[in-house]
Amino acid sequence: MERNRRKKLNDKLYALRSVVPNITKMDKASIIKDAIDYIKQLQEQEKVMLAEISELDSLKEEKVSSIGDLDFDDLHFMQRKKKRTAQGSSSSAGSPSSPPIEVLELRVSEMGEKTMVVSITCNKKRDTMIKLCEVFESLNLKVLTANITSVSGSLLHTLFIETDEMGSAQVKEKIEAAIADLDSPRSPISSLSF
Amino acid sequence: MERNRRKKLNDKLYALRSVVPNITKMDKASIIKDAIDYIKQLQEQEKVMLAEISELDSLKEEKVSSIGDLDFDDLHFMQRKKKRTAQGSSSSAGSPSSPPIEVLELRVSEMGEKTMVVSITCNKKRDTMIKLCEVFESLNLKVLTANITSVSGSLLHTLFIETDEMGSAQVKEKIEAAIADLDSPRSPISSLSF
DNA sequence: GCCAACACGTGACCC
DNA sequence: TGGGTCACGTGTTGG
Repeated sequence: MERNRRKKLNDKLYALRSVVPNITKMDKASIIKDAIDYIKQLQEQEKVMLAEISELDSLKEEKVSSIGDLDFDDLHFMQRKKKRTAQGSSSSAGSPSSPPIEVLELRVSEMGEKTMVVSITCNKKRDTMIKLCEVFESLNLKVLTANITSVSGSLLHTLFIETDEMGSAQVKEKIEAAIADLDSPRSPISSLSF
Repeated sequence: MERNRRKKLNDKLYALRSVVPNITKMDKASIIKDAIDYIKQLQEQEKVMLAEISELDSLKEEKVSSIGDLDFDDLHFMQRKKKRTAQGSSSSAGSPSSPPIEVLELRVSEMGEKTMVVSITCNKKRDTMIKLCEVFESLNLKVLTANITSVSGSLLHTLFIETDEMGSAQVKEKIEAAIADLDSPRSPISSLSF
């Protein structure tokens, strides 16, 4: 009986050896050692591949969203790929790697004939400042003066702009649209229009 | 002596058990069995992941070759495809179609323990504001408050930043470098980024 | 008392 | 001859 048990155990061991490549020695102990090393190797490889996959996957996401509607994200891809120029702020709008901006409050009020005051409060995440600047620049409103204050996670923007023949409501709409566009860049065109 | 051999073998076996999750029984034979199953599982997973990676990779390749490798036709194709390309002042930093920013004056002075005042004056061209914002954000200095005033072609930036363990000279250098980097995009890809 | 799993000592075999 | 490995039979423990 003991003979049978040993046989089974040996069979298992041979089976183990059969699934492990790079067998150095038929040595019983070496078989197990090789198996251990192999497992560790596989586990590390798994980690690496997993990381790579998720990376490529996120890249793919960008693509997919752009492919149907065309390639805006290719820009990011290119920029990111070239990179090696320091981690620079991932540049412009819509980049999925930078968090969406969260607008807490948006007020637009007329001040005089052609000037109005825009007041935006939002949570300060990475690149928020850039995005807001892009928004203003993309709308190419004439910015007379702007004030940015970041306090404890919030970013307060106050700017005096000059517009011709536009109501405050209209401006507000535009700004809202531009910001929304930034977060979900469904339309590559407007996103490209900076 | 034989005792020692057996001990070593057992140690190997326990080591094997330690690298294998999902151990059902401490049973010697079961350890090997579980190890075998685990290895097979890992191997299959490896195949799957490898396939997935190569798939994603090929997708990436497409993009890279079509863009990173200077494929003008593709660029044109893209532009034409999306037609109505919008007059857009092109995207963010380093874009050749937006004029370089011209810094007229740059002053950095320490205000207190960790805060300093950065004062930048430059000609206001298109996208200047964005670029400046990117510069600050890329240096990720903590911006306490910032004031932007544009008057007759000039753009006055004054910001209070918080730094730790950096002299004003150092900060100034950094800012200058970042701006220079912005103007002379060393990477050819950025030239292609519309 | 049976079965299973284990550790142990021993003889056989091979560089 | 000795260091290394192996298979075998046996004693012991625990379910």
